[in-house]
Amino acid sequence: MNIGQAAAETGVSAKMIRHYESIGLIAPASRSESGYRRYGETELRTLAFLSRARRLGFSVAQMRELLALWRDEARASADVKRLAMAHVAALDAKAREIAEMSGALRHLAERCGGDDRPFCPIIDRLASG
Amino acid sequence: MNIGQAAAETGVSAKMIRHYESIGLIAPASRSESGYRRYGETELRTLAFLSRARRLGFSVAQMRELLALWRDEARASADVKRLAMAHVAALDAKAREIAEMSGALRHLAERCGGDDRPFCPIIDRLASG
DNA sequence: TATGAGGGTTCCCATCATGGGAAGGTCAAG
DNA sequence: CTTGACCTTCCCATGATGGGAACCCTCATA
Repeated sequence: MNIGQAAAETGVSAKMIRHYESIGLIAPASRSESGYRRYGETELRTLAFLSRARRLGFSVAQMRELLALWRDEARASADVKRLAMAHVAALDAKAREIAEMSGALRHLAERCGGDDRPFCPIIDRLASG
Repeated sequence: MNIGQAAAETGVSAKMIRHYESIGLIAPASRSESGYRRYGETELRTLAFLSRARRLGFSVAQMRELLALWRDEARASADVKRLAMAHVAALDAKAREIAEMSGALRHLAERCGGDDRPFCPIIDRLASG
């Protein structure tokens, strides 16, 4: 199977597959006589794994760890759980930070008339607060 | 006042001040005879404005709009409010997305023993779900 | 068989906000 | 006059992703 079909079946773009290969996240694909990358069942499974991990917000560095744990049949589930929970904590912190920004801004906007007059606490606060 | 002190007083790094100047977000600073950038009250106020907007998560493009509204004494507060609320909506969407990722991952992790055995639903789910 | 569409390949550039660092000029204090 | 802290410009890097050029390969169809 060529890279285009592998991309279609796994949800990882051809661009990203080449990228993942170039940074060593996945092993270099074997090549056809004409130089095309070839993908089989094993590679597809790896790409699908990465696609799902990415959708859960894992970074490339974390996906590298996950891949190692995935391939290690003797891994302790504790290792996986630790990695996952660390990621959960980071995601929660990010979400909280964004929610705080949103809340502060909404608070200001609620005090803004939203009419034709120029006074607005948002600008006011940014200008001198 | 030189760029270093302006940076210290406004919370915008010297690097970023130069950057904001280079992309036209702020006007080029006047220069001393030896070529040093000079900052006065007006410039400091603008930088502090930007520093606060940035802390609220506004993008450079949005800060450009905010700056225009700030400088326009005849602005309608409706314009400011619209911009702010659009940003609030974007922030909320982002926070929700991250919370969803976190929730899905936490759900998986809760079903993982976290012990020495290899089975873990996190890996399982990533591998075949 | 020629040709065109639609793959594939590598390589470079862009995003966004930010920082690191080098090479060299300037200033103030000892 | 030296030293150290500051300034200048310029280039490079991040992380994940995409755009696009220039070129090669393959297959179906006129």
